[in-house]
Amino acid sequence: MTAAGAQRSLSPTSATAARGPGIADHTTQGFSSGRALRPSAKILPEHARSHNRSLVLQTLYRAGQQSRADIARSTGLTRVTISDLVGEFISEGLIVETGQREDARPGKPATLLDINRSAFQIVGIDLSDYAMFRGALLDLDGGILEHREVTLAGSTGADAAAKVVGLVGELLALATSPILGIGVGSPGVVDFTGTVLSAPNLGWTDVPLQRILLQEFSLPVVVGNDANAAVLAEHSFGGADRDMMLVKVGHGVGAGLLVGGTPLYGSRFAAGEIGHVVVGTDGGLPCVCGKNGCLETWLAAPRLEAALAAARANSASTDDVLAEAGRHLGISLAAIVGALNLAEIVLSGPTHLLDGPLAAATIETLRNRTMAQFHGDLTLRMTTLGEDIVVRGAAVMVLSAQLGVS
Amino acid sequence: MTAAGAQRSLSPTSATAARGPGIADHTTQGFSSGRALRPSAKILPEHARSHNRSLVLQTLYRAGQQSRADIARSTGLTRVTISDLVGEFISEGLIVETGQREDARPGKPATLLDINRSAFQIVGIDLSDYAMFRGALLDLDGGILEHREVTLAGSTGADAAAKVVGLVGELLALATSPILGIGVGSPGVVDFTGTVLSAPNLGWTDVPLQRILLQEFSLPVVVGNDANAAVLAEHSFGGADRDMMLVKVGHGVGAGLLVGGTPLYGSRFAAGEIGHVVVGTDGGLPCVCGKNGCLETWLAAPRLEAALAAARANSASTDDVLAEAGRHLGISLAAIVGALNLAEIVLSGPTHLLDGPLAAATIETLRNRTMAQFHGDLTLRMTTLGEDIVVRGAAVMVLSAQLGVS
DNA sequence: TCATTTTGTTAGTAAACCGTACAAACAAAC
DNA sequence: GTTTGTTTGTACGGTTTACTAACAAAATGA
Repeated sequence: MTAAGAQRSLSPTSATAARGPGIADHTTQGFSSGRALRPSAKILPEHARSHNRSLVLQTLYRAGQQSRADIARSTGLTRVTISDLVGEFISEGLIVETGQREDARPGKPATLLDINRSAFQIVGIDLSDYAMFRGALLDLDGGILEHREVTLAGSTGADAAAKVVGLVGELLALATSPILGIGVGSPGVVDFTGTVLSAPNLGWTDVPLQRILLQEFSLPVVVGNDANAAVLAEHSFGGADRDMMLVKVGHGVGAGLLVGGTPLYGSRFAAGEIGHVVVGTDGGLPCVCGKNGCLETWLAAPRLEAALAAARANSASTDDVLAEAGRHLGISLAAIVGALNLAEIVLSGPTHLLDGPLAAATIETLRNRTMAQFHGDLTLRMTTLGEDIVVRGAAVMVLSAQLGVS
Repeated sequence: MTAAGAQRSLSPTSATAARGPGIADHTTQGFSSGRALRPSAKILPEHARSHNRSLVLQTLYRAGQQSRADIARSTGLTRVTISDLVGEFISEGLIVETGQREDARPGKPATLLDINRSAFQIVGIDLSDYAMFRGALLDLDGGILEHREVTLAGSTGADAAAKVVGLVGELLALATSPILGIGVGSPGVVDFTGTVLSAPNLGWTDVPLQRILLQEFSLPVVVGNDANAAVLAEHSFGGADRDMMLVKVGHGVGAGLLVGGTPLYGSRFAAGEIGHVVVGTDGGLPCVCGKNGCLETWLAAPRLEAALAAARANSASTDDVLAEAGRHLGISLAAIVGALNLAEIVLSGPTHLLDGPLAAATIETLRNRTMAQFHGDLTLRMTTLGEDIVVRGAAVMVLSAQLGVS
């Protein structure tokens, strides 16, 4: 495992690794981790340092090429402090000087800095497709360098977990830089420790996937819900707002909620599980869960395809089928949009199903059922990230956990 | 204004007032303020200090009588640091030594500390009733010392704002300790600056109530939404969880959402405005907003009373009317409960309407329409705080903003 | 009486950031 | 060509913060 070796070799030369949550330290929880700090925890000066480290990285990550003085201005920290922090990062290899600024200005020319975007690579895994596991090797920008996948072929339980380990290993072998971490977006309910509490399609109950991967590869691992990963990807790469909802349609229906830039987990880590909430008061088809008229019976891809096939067989309008599905999605979302005062909804899933009459009916239903003035510019659109959304979201989870960047 | 004078006289003798966000400083935003810290902000060591100050207060506020060593153990800070922080608070008058611990243990007997719960008083105002403004003078425990109210008599606009100022002035005159701050729970949409963007019943649009009161009284002021205030009160005094929803039924219907112990504001500060979301797909009565079948048409107190009167006139079952209203509340909440994975819902409003067939129908509908296993112990109950809920919540807003305590 | 435990304080240390000052490098004005 | 002013990045010293180590005070229990 050359990647892991290269990773570990960084630690001794790292200025911060010895004194706290440095980038190579995956046992402690960084201050700026995507997961919320417990309010009952003390804060020491070194936590402030860790936060400000992330702040510098975040600034460079977002705005790109900047000088130390630029960073000082935009963060509010002094040039002295920024120089100190940047010096640390340079010695760690995470920031590089990229030459001098060209434009003609008075004063000493600025030395431009940038995150060394090839310093590390990330492995992102998507377990949400019911027929295969997708994986990718990504750079720090979230760009995909390599794709790999493995067919599930009906595997469940330990077999499925073994296939995850195999896929991760395959991708690690392709790495040409040290690995920042491994991110996994899993269907079902996933807790803070990266244990999959429940994933019916995979036959998983209380599978400690994060711990399994950590023991196998000795690299930082983050395991989260697939829809939460997707919403993070949309936020980081899709230009989405800090408050939004992503509805993910596939074999089932799930959602990820972003509130103030951080995912919402819920009291039992089951936030976003809207697939089995009953829609409306006009009955509906029976669902695998035992109820009638769940959102999944209207919207899940297999159910929609079947309804479309039936319509075609009867020479009925397929657009009407899609619009009816969209209308029921709108009915379900209306209460959520109202309660959370959402301004942006993103759909992820098969474009030929979602992007058209379905989306149009959804937004119309939402406008008719909520107070327009509170949601004046309520938008609903397809994701621009296509099938890579979860894999890239898994990479965002790693970036957030290891560098505090998103 | 003796209260304001007493308040200001504290500042010069305060050890911290001169060096940062002390308790008497209402111009700066405390680190532990109830409102979320922008992630793009730097953190300095003094912010850590401010956070740890709040941590000490929070510990004492919750657990009561404790020694310095007790606080050190429960916060993780050292006894030295706790002694230092406590020393500051004692010199500010906010913490007092209350004698020695009595129980027989080896070692030097502990000196017990407690928050000086009579050191400050709080003014809480509730603008949510459409016929009157309620106000109260409270101690630091949220206990009510004095009640005052003023009838609205149809006042709107500037008249209504003047009545708020008058009510606050009346309560300040009753104060026997320095005033920690003034909290106001207003109906409608309220932004971060305490400006009421929209409150139709009061005829308010963009009324900077927080600024008006600050200029009038020169005391810390927090203005927030009434349902958000209520949910904070339920969290602090009603024993509610850190993740919950409070549905407030009165002249209209609103909700406050608590996520991880902090209120949810939404993209346009209109989170919780569920009164005008259309329920179900079985039509419904026309609403003042122009739509049909809004939640308010089923649940608002005047509408419910009218429906009950009609049922009594027809010798029909009033329980059926209440159950039908509860069923529609359940339909609305189902999607929200599923999306947010809520475990606790609290109702606030007229007990004779809500507590009975209505609540029973709501919880039954919720159980039938959501995935039970995600919400195994989903509870729905009435608030225990009665009509004082908003006034006490307004006090919590002040405690949170000024002391970081909740 | 003496060892042990617990509390709270004193003294010294390390980390983190700030303000001031300064040299280097450049543009623009004279 | 020189001077002036601007901007950048660094060096130094100082303040704030919380920590460790050590200790006196005050109790219990053998």
